[in-house]
Amino acid sequence: MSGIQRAKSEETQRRVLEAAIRAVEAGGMEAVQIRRIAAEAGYSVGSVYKHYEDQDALIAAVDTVTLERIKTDMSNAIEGIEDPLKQLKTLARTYLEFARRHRNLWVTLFTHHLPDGRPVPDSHIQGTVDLLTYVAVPLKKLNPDLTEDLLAARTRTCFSALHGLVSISLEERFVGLPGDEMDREMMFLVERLAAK
Amino acid sequence: MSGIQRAKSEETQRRVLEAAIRAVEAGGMEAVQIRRIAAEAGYSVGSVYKHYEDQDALIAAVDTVTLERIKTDMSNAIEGIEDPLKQLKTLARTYLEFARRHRNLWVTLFTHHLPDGRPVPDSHIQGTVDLLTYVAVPLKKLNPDLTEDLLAARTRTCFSALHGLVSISLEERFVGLPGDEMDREMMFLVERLAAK
DNA sequence: CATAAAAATGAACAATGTTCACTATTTGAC
DNA sequence: GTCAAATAGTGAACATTGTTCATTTTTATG
Repeated sequence: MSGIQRAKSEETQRRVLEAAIRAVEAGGMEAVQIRRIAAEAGYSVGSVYKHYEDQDALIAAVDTVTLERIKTDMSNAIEGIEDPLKQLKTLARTYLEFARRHRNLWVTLFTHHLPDGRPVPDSHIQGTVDLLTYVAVPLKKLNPDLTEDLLAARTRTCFSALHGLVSISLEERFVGLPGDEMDREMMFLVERLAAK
Repeated sequence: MSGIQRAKSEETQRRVLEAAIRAVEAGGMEAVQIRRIAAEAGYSVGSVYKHYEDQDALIAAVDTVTLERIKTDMSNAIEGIEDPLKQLKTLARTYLEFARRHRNLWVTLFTHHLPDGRPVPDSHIQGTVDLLTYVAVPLKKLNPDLTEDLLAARTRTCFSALHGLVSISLEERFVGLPGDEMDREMMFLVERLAAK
């Protein structure tokens, strides 16, 4: 079937999204300005709207990619590690590392909110479920007798706590901790929460 | 000295800030639109700029009030409680309660970021220090032999973990937990982190 | 009362998201 | 191969919003 049109459409969508990602990386979500993005991608303003309903939808697409990248990093990080506690610690370090290296992407992921009444994209729901699963697996090994519901809750708690540590460590309002103390506290958290 | 001028100036500043707070409560920080605020407060656009450098400064002023309110709630909550563990649990519940009751204020506090290069207001630094102190005091009682530095780090960790639980519980992307499970997990977190 | 200082106003400007009538290109049927 | 329909792409025009500033109104002071 239709070859050229489909290819063109996909390339446009891809290049617009890539431009948006670069914009967020460079200047946060405020830098995702339609004219800028269009010019950067090599198209006109209207073409952006052909592929993304509006600015929020475009940023949401960036967030989807961000979630994928976090998942990739986590997956790679625990590859070859057997000990479940080491897995959890590695996941924690990887999560912090990502937030530090890609601060603007990470902040945008958690501070961009769709207008009221707009549904959260499926890709985001799925992305967070996958994230939690990375934590659930080693946690299950450490606590084999947790019920399914309790494991789900505990998984969320562990991830949330880690997320909070990372969040606050990036907040300028809170006086920063030295890097090595940060690692020590993260490991403290994981050990306390993962223990039987 | 100048009576009427000073009084007028202060009242204007107060009414503008109150209008901004109401706007955030009703519609989040996107609702802080200068024309709206000015009209709501009963002044012209220019008068808003007489008292607040720009939109970001006005929102930052709202955040200062939010921090004060959180501190007030926390202070009231632990009044009369002796047991340090109970104090920590009460603080946790109070923090979650505030975030739920004043969701838009709370979200704005943690998602509004000043443009690069703008210094964080002193009131915010002080506010977060005070918040942490509420946690530090009972934590010190439970772990009397922690060094000052370690206590500071652990305090941050406890607060951050709690903050993460609250954050994620408000994120639509993450499937929600029933209210009672939420409380159980929060208590679990506090017990694990506060224990010797 | 007269002059200076401060408070308040709102028109004007700039930046930005969004729409839509229009052009160019591609597709598919004959 | 031609042509009509469908799709991709364009950019001017509009609406909204943050911000500035010359001007007016009110207050303080000698």
